[in-house]
Parts: sequence; C-alpha cells; structure tokens
Amino acid sequence: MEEPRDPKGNSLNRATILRLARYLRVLHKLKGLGFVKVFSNNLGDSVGVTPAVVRKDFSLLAIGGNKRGGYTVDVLIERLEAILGKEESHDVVVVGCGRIGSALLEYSEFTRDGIRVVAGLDADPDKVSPDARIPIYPIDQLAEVAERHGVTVGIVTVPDAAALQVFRAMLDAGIRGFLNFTAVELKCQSVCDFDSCATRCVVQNVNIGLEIENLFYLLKMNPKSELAGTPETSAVPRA
Amino acid sequence: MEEPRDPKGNSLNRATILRLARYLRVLHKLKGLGFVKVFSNNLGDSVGVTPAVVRKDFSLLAIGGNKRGGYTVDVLIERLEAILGKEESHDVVVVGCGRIGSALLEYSEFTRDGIRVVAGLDADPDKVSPDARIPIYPIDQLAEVAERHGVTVGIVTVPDAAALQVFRAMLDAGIRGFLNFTAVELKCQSVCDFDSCATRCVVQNVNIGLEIENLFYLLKMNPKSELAGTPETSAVPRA
DNA sequence: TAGATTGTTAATCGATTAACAATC
DNA sequence: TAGATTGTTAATCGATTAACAATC
Repeated sequence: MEEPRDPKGNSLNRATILRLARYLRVLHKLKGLGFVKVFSNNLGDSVGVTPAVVRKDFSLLAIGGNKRGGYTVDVLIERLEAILGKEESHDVVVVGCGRIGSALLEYSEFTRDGIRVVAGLDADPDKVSPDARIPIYPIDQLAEVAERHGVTVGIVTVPDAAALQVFRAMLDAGIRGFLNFTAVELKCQSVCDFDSCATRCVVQNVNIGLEIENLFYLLKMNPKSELAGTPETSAVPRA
Repeated sequence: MEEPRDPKGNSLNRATILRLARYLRVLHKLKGLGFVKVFSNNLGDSVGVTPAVVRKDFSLLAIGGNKRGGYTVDVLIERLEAILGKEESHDVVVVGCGRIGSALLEYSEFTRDGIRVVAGLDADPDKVSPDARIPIYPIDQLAEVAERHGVTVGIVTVPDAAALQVFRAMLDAGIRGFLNFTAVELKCQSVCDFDSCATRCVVQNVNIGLEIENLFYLLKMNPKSELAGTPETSAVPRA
C-alpha cells in the first residue's frame, strides 16, 4: 500500500498530519476572530513549532504565501481541508461508562469540535439506558450499534482487565480508531496472527496516571529545561 | 543550569526520562508476577520501543545485564529508582470540578499508581464540599491548600475561558507541574515577561477533542501504516 | 560447544535549524 | 526604497537502526 502523498508527491508522515490538523484548528479560530492573514511565526506559536517548520510544511503542500503579507487564512483552510478531508461530523462510541466514560458521554467541548457521541456501551445492566439523550446499550450490542451509525472510532474507558477483550470486540465491530484510556497497550498484533494480520488500526493512548507520574519525574529531573519554547507574538488583525 | 546527567556523565533528555519511567512501571508489574529476569526485547515490546533502544538506555545508565540471561528485574528497579527517585506518594490537586474533574477526583486507577488527589477546587459555590472524603474548596483557597499539602502538581480541568487565569493562580500557588485538559496552550511565557522569566514549569497536554480528530485524520490518511510495531514475545518466568 | 543475548560502534535516517536569496 | 517575510537549500543535530564482537 502507498503512503499518502502531498500535491508535490512527497509522503506525509504521521507527525506532519498531526501538525496539519493543529494548524487547521487554529485557523478556524482565527477566521472566527476575523483574521484574514497570518504569519508563519504566529501559527508556529499557537501550535508549538518554529516558523521554519510551518513554512516548510506549507511549502511541501504547495501552499504559497505572500512574501510580505504572510499566508491567507481562507486559502490555508481550503487547502488543508482538501488534504485532510472536511469532515462534517465525527461520530464516536464510548465503550465503558464508568466515571471517565460517563463524563465523556456528556463532554460539552466535543460539540464545539464537531464530535458527536452517538452511544455508550457498558457491561453493567444497571448502566444501560437506551432511552437517554445519549443512549447506553449493553456491550453485546456493540457491533449492531456501530454498524447502524457507521462508527469507526471509539473511546475505550473500561477497566484494564477488560481492555483486550473489549478491544477485540471493537475490532470485530469494524472500529479502527481507538482512544485508549486504559493502561493496556492495545495493538492489532495482540489479537491476531503475526504475519497474516490484515486488520489495521490506529490507537492513541491517554494514560492519565502515567502522565502525572511523568510530571513528577520531569520536575525532579529537568526543572529548568522544560519551558515550552517560543514567546508569544501577535498576529495581524483585520484592518 | 546544568542538564540532568546519568552516572556516566551523559545528559538525560526528556524522551529518555519518559522511557525510563515506563520501564519502571513495567518492571514493577513483572516483579509482581514473580519475574526475576527480563530481556531487552520483552521490555521493548511492553514499552513500544526496539530492543536496541532498551539496551542503549541501560548502557547509558551503566546498568549491566547478563549476556545470556538478560537483565535482573530487581537490579533494574533499584537503579531506575535511584535515578528517577523513589516517590512514596504523588499528591495532586484537581482544579475545576466539572464532569472530567469530578471523575478524576474519584479515579480509582490513581490509587494503584500511588497518586493521591488531596483536594479539588472550584469557582462554583455549589460544588464546594470541604467535608467530603476528597474535599472541594473554593478556588481562592488554592494557594492555602497547595501549601498545606505541599502540592506541586495539578490537574487543570476548567473551561477554556478560565484556563489562563487559573494557570497563573496555580503558578502563584507554587504548582509547577500541570496536566492540562483544556485546549489552551499553557506556557510560562504567557504569564510573565519574556526575558526575566524565572518561573519554570512542566506542562503535559491531554486534548481529548484533538486526539479524536487525529484518529479520524490518521485513519483517512494512513490506514495501513499505523500498526503499533513489534510482535509480542514472552519473558522468562521464574523457574 | 552451540546458541543467544548483551554492549558498543558505525552507518543511516530523518527532523530541525541556519542562512540567505528572492520579492512583495 | 527599506523592511519584512517567504521559500528553499545546505548544514547540523539527534535519534534510530544495523551490525557484530564479546561472552555467558
């Protein structure tokens, strides 16, 4: 299978795709604020990279700027959406409706990002409530629910002990993108044969306990070197 | 200021520190399972890196293995704890007790990791409950609470609009490690003068909305290349 | 001994940074 | 024009991988 390629024929790696997504986020906000132009250093500040990286990314994508006036917000948004795809709505399911899962079911920030939780799933009959605004179904209806809504992305907020079993069930249900809140390393190889594994998936891990541990270690080891980088500068507001 | 250095005088960068923390986590689990020895490829699988990286890390730290039998779990734990520090307990505060914040207040996984939430803080008087098992105080008592418990790490689960203001208050209260659930980029430069900034802090971002967006983009752009890497192999169980 | 794993060096790869010409 | 920013190339840097001798 080919790697994704940009308009110039260069390949886009994971890091670049994630940066493009972040540019796009910021650009939408800037547009909402009435910005027409933006400089590479402004965008870099917002996303946490250097101006050179921003320019190089855009250069790679054949997105041109103006040598004096920077880049046009509308052009950037248009081109980035052409590359990343302009999603109307991101539908997801939440598997495991404990404390974190329940909180995410109703997470109000999702709406702003165009993310919609279509359903929760749980193994506990007491948690099931199919008639709620965001319904919660028994876990064994996962495949049916996923198919009905065409969901390909799921949030995993089950106890660690259930993680692998749930992971497999989600793969079987056609889910290919996983936001994993468990401490278990989820990877396709762990549920299928080594060589003949045809099921590919994407996993993003959010290990809250580990992140907090890391904070303590980083503070202890590296208290002086962890400044986030570039000073804030201001972008060009609409005249 | 000097960078942290290992026993051989080499400097430890952020990526290495985070890997060491992950090794240590896995090693504690292995010890709990009765493992005495472990090979570089086993540890690599668990942490998601290649065996060569594991060996290189340990070599850098002057931790030796046995050319036939791998590394001794106890030795690794001892040496890693000597380097990272053996923390008895990680005390944190949760600032902002909305859906996510409340869920984290009672997050049961924390106990297993030695993380203790000493208090929550909120601006809403209705949320305040100083007599609860995990008390919730008014936000303006933050400095007092942080000082009383000697807390240096905080979880930020406030609305985006309040993020910067809360960030500044937390810095003023002596908090230096931040687990940031808001979509706002928190960095010390945003709250102090550029050059004379003496307040250093560490921020780990958990942007759930962005992570989900990324899943959709990665699935669309790179459906075939996101396999998590190395196949599982088994470690050496105690005889 | 034979086999397997460590430990280290060199080679490779990719990403970041520096520099600066082009030009609006 | 003068100043500022883009766009690109080359240089640098660091991390990863390959390879293999050492040796248990």
